[in-house]
Amino acid sequence: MATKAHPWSQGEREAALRRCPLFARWSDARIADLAAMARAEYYPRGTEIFAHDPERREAFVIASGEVEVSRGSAEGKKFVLGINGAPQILAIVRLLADPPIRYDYRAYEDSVLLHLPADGLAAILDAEPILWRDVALLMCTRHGDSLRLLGDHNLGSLDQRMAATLVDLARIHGIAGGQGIELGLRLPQEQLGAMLGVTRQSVNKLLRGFEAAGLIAIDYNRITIRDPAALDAIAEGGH
Amino acid sequence: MATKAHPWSQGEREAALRRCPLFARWSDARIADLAAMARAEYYPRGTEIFAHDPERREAFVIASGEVEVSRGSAEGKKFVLGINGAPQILAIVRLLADPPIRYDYRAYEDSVLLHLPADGLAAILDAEPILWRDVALLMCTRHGDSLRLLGDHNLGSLDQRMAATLVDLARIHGIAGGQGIELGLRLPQEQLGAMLGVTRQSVNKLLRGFEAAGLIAIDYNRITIRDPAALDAIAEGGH
DNA sequence: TCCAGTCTGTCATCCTGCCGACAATCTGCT
DNA sequence: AGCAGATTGTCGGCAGGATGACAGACTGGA
Repeated sequence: MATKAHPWSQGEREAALRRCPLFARWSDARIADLAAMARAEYYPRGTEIFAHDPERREAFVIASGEVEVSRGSAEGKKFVLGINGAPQILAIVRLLADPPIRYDYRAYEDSVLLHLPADGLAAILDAEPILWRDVALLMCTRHGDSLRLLGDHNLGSLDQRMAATLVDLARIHGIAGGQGIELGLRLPQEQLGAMLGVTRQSVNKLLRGFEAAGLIAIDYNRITIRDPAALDAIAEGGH
Repeated sequence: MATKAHPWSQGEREAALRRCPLFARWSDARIADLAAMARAEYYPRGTEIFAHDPERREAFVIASGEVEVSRGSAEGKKFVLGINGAPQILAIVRLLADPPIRYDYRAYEDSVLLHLPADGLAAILDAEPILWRDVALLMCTRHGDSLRLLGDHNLGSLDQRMAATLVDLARIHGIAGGQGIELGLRLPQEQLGAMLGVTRQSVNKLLRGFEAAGLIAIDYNRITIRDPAALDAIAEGGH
């Protein structure tokens, strides 16, 4: 029982929801309705948020922290779809997709989430249907991302995929610093491997190569992007 | 200039649109509006419908035929996302996703398509916003499909992916027959390879194995599924 | 019926990334 | 400071799939 309710007032919940782009055009009244039914919960690093469980009819907004979306296999392998931070909303597709999806959600860092019950969310959307438009747009963008990823994995070499993944991570989690773009995440090579679909050994060798070429700097767990343009070039073009 | 306008009346265009599930709950008036702005076009087998071209602001409904969605790489490799038949609507994500997607559409068999201009479609949806809800649902289902595929490609062995792909194809293109489920498609091993991300040689060996095990029957281009349950078992569980 | 184009079957070789293993290093906590 | 746990560095052997090549079989249209 590691997870526990987080004591947030209605106002704090409203503020957290306000930050989420999906609700950017919602009226204050709608936000208040949603905040009233939202449940804030704290998850320490490593805790499972929810696994493939069609009964759990909830989406959630990340108020703070980082959430890993992944899928496991019977053989014990794991594929990591991505690591998402505030103020993303996740698990919508779980609610709406016809054959329910089989991904698991886990707190990658200590996180506070706002759980949104599916029926309540749907009621608000149905009451002001133009808001469905933004849901459709969000899903299209997410879908586009996964299609790009799918293509990259089938067409590109490991070099290219790794470069692309680093660029992606920099875009989402990057913090500009004097030495380059610092990834604001601990990122074990095993984790990177799970995102690329390869073992940590392969990641290690490749990462060393990138470091030797001056593209990145490695400090134990942490990576700093030194030459984003060169990484982009690798991700796109040749080897 | 292989493609040419297809001479269809307003009524014929309406009938074709009616078959598409996305429009199932549209009023006759809305369908008529959409049909009025739709352009029917004929594409012989092999013709490109459109490549990655952000200027082309159109979605399309497949009235008849088969359309291949694929992405090419600089090195000349090709990844085939899927082969879709009537009455699917395609290329919506092209219109709505923020960084436009890079997939190409090609007529896999002789096809008649109804092209729908993006702005006209958006105007109808905005006029009756609850219709956006169905767009959101469709995108979620498609997104769920691509997430499943992405996981399968990263976690499963080639055996499993091939079995899963055959089952998928059977679900979409299958015709029940005395001998099993016949795939109503010519399906060169090269094509199957492009869907799995492997070479035709690898497909050949594996396909022979499946045939020897009595799971499928091969007749040149055509495949018949003899034992769907066993294929499912391979796709899910172990080898 | 014939032919050009497409598709299949099969090989030997190469190469990339996997697997198992083990030592060294780093971190957070006590 | 010291320890347990997590992470990295690195190796040799192995396997699955890529590559290039070539002959044979099938198909649809002239």
